Amino acid sequence: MKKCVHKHLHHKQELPALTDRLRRQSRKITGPRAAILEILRQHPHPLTIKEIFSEMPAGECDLATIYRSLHLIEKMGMVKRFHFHDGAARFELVAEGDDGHHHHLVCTKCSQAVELEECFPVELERKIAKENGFKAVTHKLEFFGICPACQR
Amino acid sequence: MKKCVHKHLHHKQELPALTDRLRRQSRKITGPRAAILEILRQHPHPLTIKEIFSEMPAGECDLATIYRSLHLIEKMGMVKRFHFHDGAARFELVAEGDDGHHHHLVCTKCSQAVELEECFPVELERKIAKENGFKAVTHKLEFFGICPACQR
DNA sequence: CCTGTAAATGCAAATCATTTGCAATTGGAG
DNA sequence: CTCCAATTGCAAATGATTTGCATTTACAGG
Repeated sequence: MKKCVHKHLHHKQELPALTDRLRRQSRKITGPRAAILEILRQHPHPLTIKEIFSEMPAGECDLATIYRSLHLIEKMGMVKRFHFHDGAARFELVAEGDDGHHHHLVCTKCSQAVELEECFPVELERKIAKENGFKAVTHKLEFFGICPACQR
Repeated sequence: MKKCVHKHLHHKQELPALTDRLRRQSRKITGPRAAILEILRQHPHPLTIKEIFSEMPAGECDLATIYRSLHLIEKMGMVKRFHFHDGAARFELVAEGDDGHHHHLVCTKCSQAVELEECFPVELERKIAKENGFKAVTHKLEFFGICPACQR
């Protein structure tokens, strides 16, 4: 069983630490970007673009800007993208140095997500890759069910 | 490890067996539906709507009809819907009585998919559900990598 | 075989998530 | 303080999927 280290996520990263990562790549620290990072910091859960947009103080900043910013910081490895049951991508901050690999238990009623420790057995993944001659194999794994609250 | 029974899929179901399932639900056997089922039968792999559309003899039948038909037969449990890396849903026939639960190893270059026997350990899934108070828990699991052909 | 009717279809327009072109703006190195 | 690449807003373009509606059709029952 893979040892997961995603608990890092719960030690909220400081905003300066996040902006530094941008600066190091000679990226500008703009109003929208600072706001996006702050919102992600405040919500240690996967957020949709729409959710980020509506958290935005005064609704400032275009949706397109959020899409572009998330692409950028995703490519930089600062956030990870997840896909749950509905069609919207969700993003979660990733600690520097972490690969952000982990999974969720998602409620199909309210979309609330619990972060999980468990992961697919590595040896088994290696075996699958080998048997089929595939290289650079990873996996996406999400659990779906009804959360306690939605069971009424 | 869960014992998977999806090998059934490879014993192609006969077309009459498929149309009977429709008839039993008082659904009409129309030209487009017969064509769709036949195409799915001929391709024991997850197909996108577009792929089904282009396999369609003479390009007959509207895209909307394919979407509607697949919704219908999905609700009837005749096909299962999968999501790989690109944004398009893919559908695969499911044998009657089977729940179609299985996973794939997908090439991120060419989207070729290999059906897998392996599944996430049931006991572990039960433990995850229990520890978080979730009911009716299932999972989606797909592996991604570079297939032998795409490694050059 | 004929018919009534619910089920299905085609077509076009609507939605939803996301992307992109472009001209105007701006952060921050020097 | 200046300059220029990086960013942004806005609007229009995509791509997948859905839906409204008027028209057609499969097939149960006579």
